[in-house]
Amino acid sequence: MTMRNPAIPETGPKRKLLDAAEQLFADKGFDAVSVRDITKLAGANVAAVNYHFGSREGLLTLVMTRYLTPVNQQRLEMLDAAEMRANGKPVPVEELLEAMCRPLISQVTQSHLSEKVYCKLLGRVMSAQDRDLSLAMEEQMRPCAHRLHAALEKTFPDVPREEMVWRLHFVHGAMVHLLHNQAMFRRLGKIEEEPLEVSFQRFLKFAVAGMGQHAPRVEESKKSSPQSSFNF
Amino acid sequence: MTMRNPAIPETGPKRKLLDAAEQLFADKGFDAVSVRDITKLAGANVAAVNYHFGSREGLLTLVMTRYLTPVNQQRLEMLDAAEMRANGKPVPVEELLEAMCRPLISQVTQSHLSEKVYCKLLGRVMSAQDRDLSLAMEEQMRPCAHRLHAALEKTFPDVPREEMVWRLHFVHGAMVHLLHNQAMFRRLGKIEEEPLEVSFQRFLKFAVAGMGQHAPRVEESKKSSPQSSFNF
DNA sequence: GTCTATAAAGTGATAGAC
DNA sequence: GTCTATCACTTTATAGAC
Repeated sequence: MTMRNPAIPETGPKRKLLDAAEQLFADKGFDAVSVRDITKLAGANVAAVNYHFGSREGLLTLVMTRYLTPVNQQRLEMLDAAEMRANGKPVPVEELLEAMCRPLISQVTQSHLSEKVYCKLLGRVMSAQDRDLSLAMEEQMRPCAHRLHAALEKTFPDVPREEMVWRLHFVHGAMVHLLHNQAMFRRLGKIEEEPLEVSFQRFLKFAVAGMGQHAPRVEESKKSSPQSSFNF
Repeated sequence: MTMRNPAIPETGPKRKLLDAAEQLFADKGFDAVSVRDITKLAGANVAAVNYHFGSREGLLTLVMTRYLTPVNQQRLEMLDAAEMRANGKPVPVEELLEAMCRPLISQVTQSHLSEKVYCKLLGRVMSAQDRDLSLAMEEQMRPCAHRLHAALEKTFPDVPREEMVWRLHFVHGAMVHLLHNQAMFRRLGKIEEEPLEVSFQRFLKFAVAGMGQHAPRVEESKKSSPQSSFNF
């Protein structure tokens, strides 16, 4: 499924450095971690990062693209599959949103990072903005974005394009937030931990509702808990 | 409305330093800006920050609380007003969401920052997480969060509490995203600039739909553009 | 490949002149 | 209040020993 990256060995000191870097970047942010922090945690000497990755920037690039590249790849695959299934008809929003967001979490099992570290790291990658690297990131995301925008136009032919793009933007923000602000959120809301997949399902429902701003479909409204009981 | 902060003069070198700091923090992030960057942009000497703010950390604290304190204050005021209007009955979601999110943008006119800088700065403040400062921030937000959660329980008595807290979390993420990821978003979606208030209204509709996951209310569904035309 | 040693520049903070 | 000069420390990167 996800291609092995030949630049990343399964074991050895280079891998230890990468793991240490990912953990620290996830925890403190890309700007707040020095090469020495990384080599110290990895139990290597200060020169190791430059030897294995060329420079701090090289390591940073690798960390940022390591997960993001497969994410965008899987997004395109899922879009392909969804459009195939739709067979010329509009693709349901659920499937579009799933294609956009599922890839962000689906790698967590294959990665060696703990779920928490993985989520925080990917959240940081997704919201990193004003470094040069994020321009490259943006280029990588562009095909996905265009595909999604086009598909949305078919699914919501009566809603102006820019409105749907805005809604997708909000969905993206909610997803990023799901990825990396869980700790504070859980403290403020006194919320128990739950499997990521459960939270993700909550997110998808939220996103579908926000995108469509429509009544729940029939099967949904028959379900046990009526989602809303207020009226104006 | 917003109280003048006596620690922040309307003019003078201290003010110039603060303005420079805010601009740089907004642009590059809190960790990527040095004291020397700030003093250079402000046209002051390197010692100025320590003289006026005690330390880099002191300046950072001031920048982070300068806008956030009034935000939380206004949130509580708006919640008070909404509950007063509701007069014991559940407060409509729209009003709860407005009370939560409007304060984040309402200061932009009073501030001397450009709208763009203001939004980026506040977005950074809201998503700063793993510094000690954010723990203080969290304490400041706690009363607002609890009031909101309680109000939501009344408005959505049939939805489990944790579900509503999650949805609120997603709304928060979308709002933060609206604040500080506009540039990339606009490039990816080829979206024209529009007044912040217009985007905010889009956001509110999105958030209401996501929170309630219900059919639009009668006045809404009569409007010109049927929000959705897909069916399964 | 891995290390030590060190270069060259940048960091926050402060003492003391004006 | 504002400045220069400087301290003590950390930063990334590299040369060269092993």
